[in-house]
Amino acid sequence: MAVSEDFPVGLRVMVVDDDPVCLLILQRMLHQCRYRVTTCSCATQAYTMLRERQDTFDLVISDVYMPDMDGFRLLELIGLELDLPVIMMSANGETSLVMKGITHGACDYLLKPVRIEELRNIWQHVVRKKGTFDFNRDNCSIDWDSNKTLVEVQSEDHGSRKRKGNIELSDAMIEDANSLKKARVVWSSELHKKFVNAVNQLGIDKAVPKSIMEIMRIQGLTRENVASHLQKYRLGLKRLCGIRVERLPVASFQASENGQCGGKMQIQSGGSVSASGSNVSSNVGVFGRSLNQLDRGTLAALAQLQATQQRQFGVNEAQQLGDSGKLCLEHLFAGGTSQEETSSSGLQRMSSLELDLLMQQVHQGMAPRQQQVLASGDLVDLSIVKSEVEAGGCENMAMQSHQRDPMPNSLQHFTEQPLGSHPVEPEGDVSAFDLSRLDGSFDEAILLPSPCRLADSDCPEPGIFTFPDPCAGISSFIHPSPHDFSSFLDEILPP
DNA sequence: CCCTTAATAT
DNA sequence: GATATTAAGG
Repeated sequence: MAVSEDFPVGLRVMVVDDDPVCLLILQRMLHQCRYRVTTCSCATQAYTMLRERQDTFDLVISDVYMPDMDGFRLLELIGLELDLPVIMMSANGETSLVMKGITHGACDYLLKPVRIEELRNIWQHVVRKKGTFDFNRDNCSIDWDSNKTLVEVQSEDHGSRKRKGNIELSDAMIEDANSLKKARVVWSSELHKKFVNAVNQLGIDKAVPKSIMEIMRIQGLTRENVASHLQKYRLGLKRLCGIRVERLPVASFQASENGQCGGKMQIQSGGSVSASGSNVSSNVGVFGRSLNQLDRGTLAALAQLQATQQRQFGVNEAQQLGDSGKLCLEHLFAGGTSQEETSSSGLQRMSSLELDLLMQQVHQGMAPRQQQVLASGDLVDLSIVKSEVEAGGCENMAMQSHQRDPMPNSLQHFTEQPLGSHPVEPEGDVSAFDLSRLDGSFDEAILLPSPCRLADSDCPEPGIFTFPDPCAGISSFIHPSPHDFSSFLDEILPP
């Protein structure tokens, strides 16, 4: 372990890491390499110090993740103002991160746990940068002691332990500590696939971390790992189906002002849906993915909806209007007010796209065109909806949906194909949207986000999207459960 | 105990 | 930004 005699001694290294244990380990290893070490657990202080005492450091080793300042930021600042070689260091070895380090000007990227071998040669970075290195000057250790309030400084081990024994001991400790560093799990699509398989095998209701872990049989994968991933997975599923965590309405039905029965909708390329039929006025349904694809009418309606939603209903004012053909609007307003009976799995079954504005017209027979908003959780008898509709309340119904964040990043790798890669071509009638069918007779229509559709072979009728049941018995436009929906996308989107 | 969720740390 | 860890509640 001894350093060869001609080894450059006295390189002045600043180590920055918020983790005191890492700091200690690094310090010891660097000492063994005969470097002079200054440690600092706080990036901003390190920066201050580096700047105030230019020419007293030769090299900086900085962690990437730090609470007060991103390691990359520090790297950037040093590159800007000082001319020091900087080595980045992180437990995360993802290529993108390493690349980021390099592109930001790091001269090296050490993967934690750092081995002492990797530290022996870091002096070369200094030589490379400066062209030369004067190992003999000795202006560095001055008044480090006075700085102790600022940084934790140890240029030598204190204490009375015998040096030799101590070094051996610390070597052992270092090895120990290093091996204890658990590598973080990288959820590759491969691994994720196994995860999903396990989940499917169990059924989403039964899929809990422990069982999933047991099925996956990946060595070293802990229950916590799975739990964490499951948490993310569920969150993604929810969002995929439009459940919002924030209180933003995501979709609405809207009745036309003067429409009459028989409106049809066509799905057009690019995911827009246009209404046609007799005397359709304004409503164009859009399966859009961004707000600006909504037409004016719905924007206005959404605004009104938002305005009225809070003051009109409290949490427990949901009403039940009938016995059959229930449509539970439990997620009418995603977020706070819905008293969602979340199953133990935490996954809610999606009901319809929000029928809020449609309901405004028909609910309780109140002045049909007056704004009336149902509370989240309301149960609405579809036959009432239908009769109201037929009575002239809101013949032409257009549907609009926007999703600001339809595909969370975390989901991208398994619903990999961008939905847009399957353009929806102009189709015939989308009878799923035909009000005449609001009679409980179909229970398979689902609404796909944006320009996404089934293969023709999967469409018994043009434009009708079907889904192998998870929602039988619900007569309405339905979403499958988020989980089913996800699997569904997996099926219909080519690999 | 184990599970979920949210918050926070790395 | 992704994953881990922690805290709290069921």
